[in-house]
Amino acid sequence: MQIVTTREQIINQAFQLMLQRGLNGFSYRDISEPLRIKNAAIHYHFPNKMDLLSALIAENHQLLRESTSEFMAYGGPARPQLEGLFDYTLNQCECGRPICMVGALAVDYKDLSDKIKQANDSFIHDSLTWLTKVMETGREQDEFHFEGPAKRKAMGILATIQGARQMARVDSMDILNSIFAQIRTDLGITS
Amino acid sequence: MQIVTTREQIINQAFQLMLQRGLNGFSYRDISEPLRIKNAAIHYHFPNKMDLLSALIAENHQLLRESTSEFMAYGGPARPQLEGLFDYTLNQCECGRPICMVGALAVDYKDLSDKIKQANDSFIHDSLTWLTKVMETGREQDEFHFEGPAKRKAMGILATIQGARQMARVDSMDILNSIFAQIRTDLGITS
DNA sequence: GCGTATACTTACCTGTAAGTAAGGAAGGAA
DNA sequence: TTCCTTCCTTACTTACAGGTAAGTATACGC
Repeated sequence: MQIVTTREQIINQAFQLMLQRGLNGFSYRDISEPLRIKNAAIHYHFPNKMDLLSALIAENHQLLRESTSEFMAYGGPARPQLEGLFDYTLNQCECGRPICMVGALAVDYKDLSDKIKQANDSFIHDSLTWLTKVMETGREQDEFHFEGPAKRKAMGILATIQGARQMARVDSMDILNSIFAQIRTDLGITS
Repeated sequence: MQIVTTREQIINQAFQLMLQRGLNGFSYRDISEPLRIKNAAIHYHFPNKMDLLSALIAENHQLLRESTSEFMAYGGPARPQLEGLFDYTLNQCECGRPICMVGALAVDYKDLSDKIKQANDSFIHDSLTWLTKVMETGREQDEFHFEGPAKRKAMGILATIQGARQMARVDSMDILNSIFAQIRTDLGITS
């Protein structure tokens, strides 16, 4: 049996809440009550909410790095990488995490500390770098067909997924599959 | 000199705040203070925050209808319609309204009243109907080139713009122009 | 002049948010 | 045993949110 520290439990709970309701959509109480601890216990581990947020962003970034580092290092076919991104997105939404971290932060972006902003920026940058490489590789290997710079195309796709997630929240999950299908079509993927 | 009622001023101020900070990002005080009125005055016109929100959504919807009704009725070239949407988006962002209404509501969607949800849904529906017609017309008239159903393509573009707006907020406005350029490229627009 | 509706203000209530100071239990090192 | 550190609780504070009840000034129909 693996012990789970209070700190880890706090992060897990907060992560879930963050991606369900956004930064201002949950309070310390929403974390402490289900964990049967007191609010002050959270303040012990994370003096203020920004410290907690920092940990959540780091957690999120870590998740990305783990699932993309191999491709970044060794390359390989691009198509499964893109499909992996689609699957990941669908999976997150199905697991009750309809909002992505970037989307959750975007609304309250202006009152975030510089440190947080920087962490968020570097997450976006890493995502973009990765997807740009996927697009480049895919075009070189004749898996994808598109015009224009790979980086710009990658940006477009990231934006599309971002927006699709938002629309899925207010509409239905089906919209995600439709939009992914259109991205494939636009890339000349027929199979 | 045109008189501006308190009610209108409240809506204007709230509309601005809503699209700057999202639903939970502003309080009655943020409205009442600059207008030199009391919070209770807002409650007089809008008994609770949901009533205010209703008015804001209606305002937003009205704006869309005004700028799209002509095309819906009489058709015409599709390209300027799409460019109009791009311009509108850029303009909103430049006017300090980086968040679109749908994006602002998406985060807190779960605790909105049914009436609000319905109003929001019908806004999305109207937008989608309009852009679908633009895409259909554009393809028929050989202005746009794309594969797949027009409605699906329209959904993709709306999602892309939605996401682009979010990313612009955390990154820079330049990203909007890049993403619009990519949408044009994907549609086979060269000029 | 006399009600009455409109458009507010004053004064207040309740709930809840983030955050803090002080203290206590449990364990390891000296 | 004593002391120190770690991890937490108890018991608060401060601030501000949305919301309400009662009173007031102004204008308008009668």
